[in-house]
Amino acid sequence: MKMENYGTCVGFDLCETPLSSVAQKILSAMHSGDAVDSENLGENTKTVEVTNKCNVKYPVLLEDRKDQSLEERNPKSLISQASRGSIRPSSQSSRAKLTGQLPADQQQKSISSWPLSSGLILQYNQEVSGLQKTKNKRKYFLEGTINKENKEGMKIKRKHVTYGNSSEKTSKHMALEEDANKVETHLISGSSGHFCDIRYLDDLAKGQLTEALKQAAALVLTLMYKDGSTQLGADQSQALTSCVKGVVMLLKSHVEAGSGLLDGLACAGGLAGESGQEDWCIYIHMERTCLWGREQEAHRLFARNVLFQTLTCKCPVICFNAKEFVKTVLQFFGDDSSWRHVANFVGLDPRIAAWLIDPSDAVPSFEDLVAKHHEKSSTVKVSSTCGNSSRNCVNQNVRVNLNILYRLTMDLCSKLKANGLWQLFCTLELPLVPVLAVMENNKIQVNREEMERMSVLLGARLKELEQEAHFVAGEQFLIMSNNQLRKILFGKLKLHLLNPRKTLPRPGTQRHPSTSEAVLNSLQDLHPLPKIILEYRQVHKIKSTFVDGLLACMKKGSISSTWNQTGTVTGRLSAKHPNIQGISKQPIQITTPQKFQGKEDKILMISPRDLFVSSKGHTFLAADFSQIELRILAHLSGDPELLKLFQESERDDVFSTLTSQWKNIPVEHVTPVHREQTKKVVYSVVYGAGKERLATCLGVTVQEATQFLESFLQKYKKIKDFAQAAIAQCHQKGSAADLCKMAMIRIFTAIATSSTLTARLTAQIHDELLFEVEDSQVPEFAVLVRDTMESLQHHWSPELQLQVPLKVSLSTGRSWGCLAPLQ
DNA sequence: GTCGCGGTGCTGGGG
DNA sequence: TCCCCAGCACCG
Repeated sequence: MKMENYGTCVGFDLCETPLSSVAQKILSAMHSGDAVDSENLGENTKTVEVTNKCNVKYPVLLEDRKDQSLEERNPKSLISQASRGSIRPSSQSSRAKLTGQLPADQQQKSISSWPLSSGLILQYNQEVSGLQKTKNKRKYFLEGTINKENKEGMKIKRKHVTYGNSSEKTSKHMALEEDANKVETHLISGSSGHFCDIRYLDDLAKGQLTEALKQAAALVLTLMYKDGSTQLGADQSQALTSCVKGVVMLLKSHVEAGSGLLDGLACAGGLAGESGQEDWCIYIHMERTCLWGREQEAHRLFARNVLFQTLTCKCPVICFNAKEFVKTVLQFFGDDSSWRHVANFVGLDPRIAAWLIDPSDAVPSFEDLVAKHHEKSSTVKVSSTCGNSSRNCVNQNVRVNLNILYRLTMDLCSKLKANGLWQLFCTLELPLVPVLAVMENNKIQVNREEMERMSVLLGARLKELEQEAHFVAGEQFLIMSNNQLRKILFGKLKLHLLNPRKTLPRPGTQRHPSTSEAVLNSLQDLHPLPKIILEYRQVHKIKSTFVDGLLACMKKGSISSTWNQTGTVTGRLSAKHPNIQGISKQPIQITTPQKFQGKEDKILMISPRDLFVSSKGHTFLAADFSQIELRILAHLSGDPELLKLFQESERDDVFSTLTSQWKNIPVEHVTPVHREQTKKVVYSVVYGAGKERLATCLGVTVQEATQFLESFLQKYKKIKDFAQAAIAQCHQKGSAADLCKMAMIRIFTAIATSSTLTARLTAQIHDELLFEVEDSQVPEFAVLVRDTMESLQHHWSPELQLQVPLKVSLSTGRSWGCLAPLQ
C-alpha cells in the first residue's frame, strides 16, 4: 500500500506533512500552467485542427478523446476531484472505503480509470492497439536522422568502448569523437535561433543565459549520448553514464495567459519550431577529455555554473529518468563532497509519475509514455517535417522531443493530482531520486581474494557432488536440468511410488512431480540422490550468484547496485547487478572438498555477506525496522494478544515469544524450526499468501498448512477479522517499504546538511538501511539514524499515538556479514 | 548440423 | 493471485 492510500485508510492526511519548498514551487508552477490551459480552451481546439492539417497520424484519438480531455483540462474539475479525495464513483472504490483496505494497485487502477467511462476505456484500448501498428514508423521519426544513419555502427562501437581493452578503446574513441563532433558542429550551426552550445558563447551571451535560467518558467532536459542519441530515443540500452556526452536543455520562458506561448504548450510537434521561438535550447558539453586547456577549463567552470543553477533553480526541472541526470552531474562535478549539491534536487520525472499512476507498467521508454499518457498524441510524428537526408533535424528533433516531454509531464502531473497521488510524488518519490543517484555512486568494497578462493573451492565441491550424483543414479545426466532429474527420480527410480505421502506437487502440466526442495526433502530417506541434489543446488546457488555473480559485477575492487525506483507494483525499491537485497543472510555449511581437506576443516561455513567489507577507518552500520510488518498488523488489526506482545517489554525475540504464545509452550522450548514456522505463517497472513503457497514454503501438505493458519487465526481473532476485511490482499509490505524510503530521504538530507557527518548510504534491503560510517562518528550517527527512523511512526497515527511503537535495531561491523547489535 | 538470441518456466535466495 | 532478482535449461 502506498503511503498516500494509507492516509485515507487510517484517516491520516499526508497533507499535514510539511511540503518541501520545492514541492510547493512545483505545485504553484503547475497551477499557473493549468490556468493558462483552461483559459484558452477554444484556442486549443483550433490548434488541434491545424495540427490535423499537417498530417496527423491519429485523428481518431484526438476526436474521440476531446470531451474527456476537456474535462480533464478544466482546472475547476481538477480541483474538485482533488478535494473530493477518497469519494470515488466506481463500485470497487466505494467498497474500498468501507473496508478501508484494498491493495494499492487495485485502488490505483480503479482511480486511474475513473475519468473514463467503460465505453471510453474500450475505445481507448482499441485506439492504443491501432497505435501499435504504426509503431515502427514512429520509431523512425522519433529517433532522428543522425540516429538512424549511425545507429548500427554506433551500437557496435559503443560496445567496444565499454568492454574493449585499452588499446582498442583508444582507436574506437577517436571514431566516436568524429561522429559526435558531427553532431556537435551541427548543434552549433543549427538553423533555429537560440540553439547553442554553451562552449561557444561570449561573455555577454553567457550573462544572458544566466539571466534566462533565472527567469525560466521551466527547464526541460535530456542527456545526450556519444552517438548523438538522447534519453528520449527509442534505444534504451544506452543508459550508461559513461557514454554521456552532454546535456541538452530547453529553457521554457514565462507561461503567461494569452501569450503566443500557449501554442507551444498546446500545439503539436510540427509547429513547435515556430511556437518555441522565445525558448533557449542549450547544449552543455560534459565529456571529460585528457587535454584541459585554459579554454576548456573556462568552459568546465561555466558548465558547472549552469548545472548548479539547474539543480537549485526555483522553477520545475523536467527530466526523463532524472536519476541518470543526477549521476552524470555528480560525475562531472567530480569532487567527493559534490553530492551535497544534488541532495535537494527535485526533478519532475514522467517515468515515476507514470509508474505511480500504473505501477504494473514495466520500465517504459519515452515513446511508450507518449503513446500511453500524452493527451495530444499527434505530437509523436515530430520529425515528419525533416527530410531523410538532413542533419538539420537533429537539434530540431531534440528540441521538439523536449517540448513533447514538457507537455507529457504536464499531462502526467494533472493525472497525478486527479488521482490523489501528487503529494506522494512530490514528497516521497521525487526527493528519493538524488538519494538513489548518490547511492549508486557509493561503492561497497568486496574481498576479492577471498571470493576467488571461495570460487575455486566451491567449484571443486560441485565437481565431487556431480560425480556422486552420477554414481548413485547409475548414469550421466545434466544435474541442473530439472527435466533430466525428473526422468531419473520418477521415471527410472520411481521414487514417488515409494513415497508414503501420495500427493507431490506437480508444476504446470507435468506428468511427474516437481523437483523442488520440498519434494526432494520428502524423498531423502528413499534414495541418496535427492540429498546430493539438494547440496549441489545450495552450493551452486552460492557459487553462481553470490561469488561468481558478484565477481562479474565488480569494478575496481568494489560493487554498486543499480536501484530501480519504478520496477515493482508494491512501491518497493528493487536492486540489480548485483541484487544486494537478495544476498543470503544465513551462512551455509558445506563439506570441504577432498583436495582441500588438509588445509581446511571438514565442515566449512560460508556466509556470503561476509564478503562485503567496509573501507579503512570505516564501519558498516545497519538500521532495521524490527518486525515492522507484524507491528503494523498489530496496530491495524487491534488484536489484543498481538498488541500485548509489543507493548510488554521485549526481552526475547518477538517470533519466539509469538511462537510460545501461539503454541502455549515456554519460550525456552521454542526451537528454531518452530520459530521459522511462525515467521512463515505470519508472513503468509501479512502478504496474503494462500494455503498452497504456505505449504510450499513450509514444506508441508496443504492440509497441514491450513491447520497452521487456522490455529493461528483462532488464537489471534482480530487478525482474522482484519485479514478478511482486507481480503487477504493488503500489501502491507509496500507501506513498510515506503516508510523506509522516507527514512532514506530524511537521513540523507540530514547528512547532506550536516557540517560534520560523512556517513554514506550504501544499500537498502527493504526494511533495513546500510551505511558506511567513519569509526569516530558511529555513536553520533547511530543516534541520528535511530531518532529519524523512530520519528517516522508519527506517519502512522493521526494522534501521534501508534498503538505499537516502532523499534529500530542497530548493528555495526567491519564486514556486512558479522554485524553485531549496537547497545 | 551448429550457433546465437530472446522468451519462458523452474528453482531458490531476499523481504 | 505475495513480490522481487538471478541463474539455468529448454525451446523456437
